[in-house]
Amino acid sequence: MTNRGQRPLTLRDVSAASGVSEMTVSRVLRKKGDVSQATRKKVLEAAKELGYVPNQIAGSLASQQVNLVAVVVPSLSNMVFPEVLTGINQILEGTPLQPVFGVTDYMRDKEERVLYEMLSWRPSGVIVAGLEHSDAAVAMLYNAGIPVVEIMDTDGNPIDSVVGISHRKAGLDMAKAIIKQGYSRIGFMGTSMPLDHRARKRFEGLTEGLAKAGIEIEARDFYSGSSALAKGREMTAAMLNQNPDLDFLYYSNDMIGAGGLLYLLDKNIDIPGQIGLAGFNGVELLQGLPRKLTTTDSCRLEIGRAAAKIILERSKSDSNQSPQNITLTPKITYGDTLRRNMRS
Amino acid sequence: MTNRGQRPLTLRDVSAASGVSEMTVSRVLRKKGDVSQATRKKVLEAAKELGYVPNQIAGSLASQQVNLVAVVVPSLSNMVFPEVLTGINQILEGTPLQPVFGVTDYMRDKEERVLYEMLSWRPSGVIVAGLEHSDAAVAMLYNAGIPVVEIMDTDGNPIDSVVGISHRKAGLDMAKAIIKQGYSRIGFMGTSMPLDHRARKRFEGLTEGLAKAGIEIEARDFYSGSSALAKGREMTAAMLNQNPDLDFLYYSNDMIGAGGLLYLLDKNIDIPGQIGLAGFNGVELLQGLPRKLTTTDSCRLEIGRAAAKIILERSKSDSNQSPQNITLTPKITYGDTLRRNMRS
DNA sequence: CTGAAAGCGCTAACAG
DNA sequence: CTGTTAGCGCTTTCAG
Repeated sequence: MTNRGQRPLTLRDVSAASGVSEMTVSRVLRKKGDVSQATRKKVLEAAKELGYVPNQIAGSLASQQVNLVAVVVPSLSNMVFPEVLTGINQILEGTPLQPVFGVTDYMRDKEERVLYEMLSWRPSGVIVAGLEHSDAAVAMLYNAGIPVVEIMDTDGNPIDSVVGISHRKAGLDMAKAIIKQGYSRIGFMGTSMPLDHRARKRFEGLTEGLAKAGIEIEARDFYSGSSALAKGREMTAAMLNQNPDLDFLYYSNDMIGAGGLLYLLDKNIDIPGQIGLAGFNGVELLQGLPRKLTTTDSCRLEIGRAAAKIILERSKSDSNQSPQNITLTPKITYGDTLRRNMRS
Repeated sequence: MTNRGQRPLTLRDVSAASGVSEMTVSRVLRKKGDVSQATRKKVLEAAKELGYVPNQIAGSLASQQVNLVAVVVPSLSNMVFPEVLTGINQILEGTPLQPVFGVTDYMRDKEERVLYEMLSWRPSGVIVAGLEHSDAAVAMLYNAGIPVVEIMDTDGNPIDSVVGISHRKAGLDMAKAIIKQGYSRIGFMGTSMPLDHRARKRFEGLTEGLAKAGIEIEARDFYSGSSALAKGREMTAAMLNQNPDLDFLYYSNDMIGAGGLLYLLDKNIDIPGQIGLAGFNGVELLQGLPRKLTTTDSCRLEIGRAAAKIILERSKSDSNQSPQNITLTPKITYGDTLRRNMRS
């Protein structure tokens, strides 16, 4: 701990301080190859004494191996992606691989830029949210020659591997549940379409499922901006104002669903008798609302874990695993906001 | 877009394809130095045609410049750090600098490991949450010879620059507000102490502030795990059960505060008449609760932005800015859960 | 078990 | 405006 931050230390410094060749120092520090107990000790002591931190830039260039995994997600400000990242971290913890995050703000061109940036570090793998990318981005990912896992969504054509759920089916399943309970005048509230493909697919699934029973969605509203409780309140108030006869509200995320729930409780509206509600994601944070919101678990943690496992497996030199296609099955978590008496 | 992902392309390939020297290709791609319009065009076309992505590993090694900023935070699973990261992103967006995140799970030794990993990439700067680090971590940061910004908290000795708020003062201020409104039987609920220094400092500030008025905290309870509404409910129920005479509850974050609020509303307890409540953070997400929770804004976005600005400024070659010490002043956001009639 | 030589892909520094 | 030369700090490979 002697070096006061001028020129960063190099292997050569450790070599000089320990009287051992650079090569052997390198072997000790990477725990690679056999080194006698005695020299190992000398090296370790010298390195610690000096406060040497290896230069991975140089190491990676020499070894043509970069222990980084690029993780590209649209946002960090809602509850969903942080949990995915947590899953990825859990798996990569203790392995040589290290995740590096990039954020796209749900913008295609920004995604392209971020991917370009990330790929220029020659990571060992890429985990990217969604199946919709610019042509250039798809080409880059193909050409990178590294494992690519697209996550969250399985409704589409993956570049390589994919881990997620079918949002279309999630919408469809919710439609079935709604119909089964005898609701028929449905309103939908969600994020602005062009931004969020997965919300769009759920909406399409819902529409399709209801159509099978001859039901059409009566009202819909979309917002942009952050998903706060207040947003759910406002939107619900507005929608019910215009469509007083609605008997079910499907929200594209739990946060606005919770806002709606609180609003309806304020208004003393009978839930789930007069109006039923459902959200999406299964956000643990919201356990503890006055009523438990019916929702669909989006398997975020598990998706992160599975994606990281694929990259990890494929990054092993001896592995020639083929692309994986993992479709998780989200289950509806029945809360107190959907009638249950008529369930089989 | 012809290369089907075997050997990654190099400058040499672009050079060959365009008939321009590697050096000039490099200049074009980096927009550095003057290149004629004609050759620039040739190079750009060749690069695009091939789908070349530069190798930053090699570039950084050669130029001894790494455009990465290491950002080390304890957690991504609550609302606070994602917002800090958003602020950092906002500032770094469009600059050559790119943030790279690491997560420590509030563990000192993990923080040390993560910092070591990060520093081994020779980033242009480090942003790290908190002022409490292992000795080894502090030494590493000193020796790295790069700008270091410790964020969130200003109660302590910074290594280099610091941006944050005084959590001790936040606790003190809340104590004053509480006293002013005539509350006197105070309960505190928060995260387990050893893990979260900032929550601890708020607690200490509160204790100190109350002590000045001769008031002692009557009840306290700490939890570990994620901050969900349900946790706030449970803890509040338990605390009130044991201490029915409490008239004010201070929570170490808004989430459990909101849980407590919902619980008390369920119980038809008069807020803020019989019991007052306050949380901490100023989480926007929770706008829309039946009552607006009194809280202290922790200036997360602004902290992220300011920290990134410091790194950015210092990374400029011509800048020899000295360490900054930025203490933001958090204001109490008075909601509906603290009596206000007696405010001056 | 240890060392010497060569070079990873790029860019600084210099020449033209 | 363009090209040449010499490394960046490490690891691979091959000899001892």
